[in-house]
Amino acid sequence: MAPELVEEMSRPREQIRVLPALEKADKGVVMRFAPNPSGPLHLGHARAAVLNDAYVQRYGGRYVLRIEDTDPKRVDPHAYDMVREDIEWLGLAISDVVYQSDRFDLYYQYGRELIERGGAYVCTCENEQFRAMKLARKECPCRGRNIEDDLEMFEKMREGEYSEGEATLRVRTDLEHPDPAMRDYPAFRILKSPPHPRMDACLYPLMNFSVAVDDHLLGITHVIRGKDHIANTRRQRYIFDYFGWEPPEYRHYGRMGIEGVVLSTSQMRAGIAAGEYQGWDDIRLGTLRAMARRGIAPEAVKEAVLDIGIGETDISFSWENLFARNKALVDPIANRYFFVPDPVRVKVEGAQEQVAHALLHPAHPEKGTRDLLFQGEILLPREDLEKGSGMIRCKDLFNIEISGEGEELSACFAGESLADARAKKAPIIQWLPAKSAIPCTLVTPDGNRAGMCEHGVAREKGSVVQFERVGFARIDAVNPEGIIAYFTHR
RNA sequence: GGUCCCAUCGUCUAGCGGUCAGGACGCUGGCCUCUCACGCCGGAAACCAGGGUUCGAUUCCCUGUGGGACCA
Repeated sequence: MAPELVEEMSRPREQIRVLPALEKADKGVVMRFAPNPSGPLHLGHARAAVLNDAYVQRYGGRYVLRIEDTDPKRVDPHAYDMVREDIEWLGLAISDVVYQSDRFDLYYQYGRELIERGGAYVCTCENEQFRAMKLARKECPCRGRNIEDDLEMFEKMREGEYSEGEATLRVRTDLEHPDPAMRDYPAFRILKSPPHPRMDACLYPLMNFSVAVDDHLLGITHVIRGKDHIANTRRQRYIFDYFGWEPPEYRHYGRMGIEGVVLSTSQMRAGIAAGEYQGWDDIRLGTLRAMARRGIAPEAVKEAVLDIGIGETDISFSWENLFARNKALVDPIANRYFFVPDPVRVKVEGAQEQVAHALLHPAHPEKGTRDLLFQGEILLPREDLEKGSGMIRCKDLFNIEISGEGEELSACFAGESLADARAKKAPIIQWLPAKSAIPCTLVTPDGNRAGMCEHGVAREKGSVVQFERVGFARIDAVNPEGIIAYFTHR
């Protein structure tokens, strides 16, 4: 048989997509993940983080985490820790960590050099005034100043002699550029407040400047980022050109949304402040910590992101895709338990006291059983009882015959035979011993479901279990009042 | 308003001039099963529109439409 045919046949059904090759990557790569510490990481960050990580793994090299905290307005002091935790959760193979707030002296130094090379000038025009000239493709008066004066003014900017907005260092680009957004964009600005949590400064580099300088200094060879940065890539090119540096290879993937979720950090923050969300890990949010709390495995996020890839198409990502990946990971290992939502207490007449031995996992008998003691009274889901009278198979126990309705409902023993239940097409449903069941709240994005569960669930704190016929859930807390479980997915 | 990207089943994705347009999720029919889970076997489901180029366009070009991004 032809070898490629053998390979074809032995290839697993569900393979992870192979990402397109990168240019000039044969000798290894240096890539980066560069988040703002403005909040915890969300799925949008995960895409950038995982994609870059995957390429570093593939080609070998270094993976730099660069904390981009050059804008004090967009720094949340708590975010440094959150970002670190989230990266740890994702399991990225970070090799270097750099804080931009440690590198301001470098930025000043290169800012001066850019002026010396004729690539930048200090502009003291009013914002409105400059904008008007820019749109008219006209030079502003500051553009013609000589280099010595610009250097001197830049120094004064650093020393705090200008007030906020009074002076800006602009990159000299091309006033004829068809895109006005490219014309003489700012590289440094004065900011007197808010204070930066990690340092003391009043002259701040803007993102395009610090990013270009750092990409070069850190030896970044390839950048995979969203296409919302295409304009920035073009702006940064001017800086590379002025310094005679070779820019990295860029790839810009499309915009990503997730159905029903806000991915904007500022909007999430506002929602939390307004009490709309419980916190950054509110399960209705698209943050990684929210996913972790619901019981989504980091590998599922990784796989989902790799499946999306680096396509330039704008997409609206569906939770279903992520859930499916997670289910494949979690189903083989999650222990099974009974959770009875909206329980109804039923006395079963005519049955012997006995113990039901239910497998913790149907595919792994060696994991053992949960032993449920039947003593006459059980709890059953209201929803299943409302379907009317008839035979019900209590899973792993025996059959019962339901008669009557509502408060008059009664049940009597109807044999042990599973075959009998099958023949009568009796539904097989979960149940609980009334005595040993404990309260359990299932938290879902649509609200809480009150119910009861097996006492054994108490030993599963922190792990994901499957509530049979209900779905997967992560056991979040085990309190004296009961168990809090977060619904993962069906 | 200016500039720039993008367009394949409901969703994600493969495709790089000639394919029965492939796969995954979801949906659905059946089998298996002491869960409505898992597994197995089937099914429905897509090339945004109109012009070119070409013997031949999902694929190349133009226009429109529809999404999106950046600057303001």
